[in-house]
Amino acid sequence: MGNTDLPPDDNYTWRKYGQKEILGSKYPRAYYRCTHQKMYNCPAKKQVQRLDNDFYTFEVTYIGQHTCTMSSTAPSIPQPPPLLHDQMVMTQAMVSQPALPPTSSSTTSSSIVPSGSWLSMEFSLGSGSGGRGSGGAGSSSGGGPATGSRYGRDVQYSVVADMADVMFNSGSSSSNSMDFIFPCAEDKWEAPGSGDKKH
DNA sequence: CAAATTTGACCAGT
DNA sequence: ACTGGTCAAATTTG
Repeated sequence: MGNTDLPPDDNYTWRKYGQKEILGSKYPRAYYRCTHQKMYNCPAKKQVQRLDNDFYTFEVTYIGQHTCTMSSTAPSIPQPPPLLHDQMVMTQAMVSQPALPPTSSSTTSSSIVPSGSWLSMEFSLGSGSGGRGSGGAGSSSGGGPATGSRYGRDVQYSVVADMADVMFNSGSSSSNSMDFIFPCAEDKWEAPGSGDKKH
């Protein structure tokens, strides 16, 4: 079938630990967790759900951070357990092109690129404001939002810095790991001066 | 053989 | 009561 493979797994491997159908979505949602890191208490979790509107658009929701990024090896990391309400949730929408027909099999290969483009990503904090609707994928392309009943939330740009602060606030770590996770996100987060929004 | 994946059931929260 | 989420067991693949 299509390709259920995302470009680089972010840098970490994920082990699927469940799948459930979501009301309102035509496709089930897959729950992923760290493969080897769960053993270390890595709270990093990932959710993958394909939008019912765009079969090629994958909504990846990242919850928690990777604690295995550091030295790991030992779960003796100073990471308090209290983390059940104010977690960060970033959702990335990836769209792959439907191109990938049966045409031959290998050999063809012509695309080194991972047939996939990250359209937009939205991050939301537990106590912030939902973020959906950036001039990116939120508005579907060509099609109409149709069922867009969910997601319809406020469109407010929280403080990115805040997020980073919260993210690494309770720990030590530096504060650049985010770059590692979202290398090409800096630009997309804040619009270059222009209010998108609806007229 | 080990690891990863699958499906179902159970649990918790709303 | 329903939905959503997680865990557990069984199975499959490498």
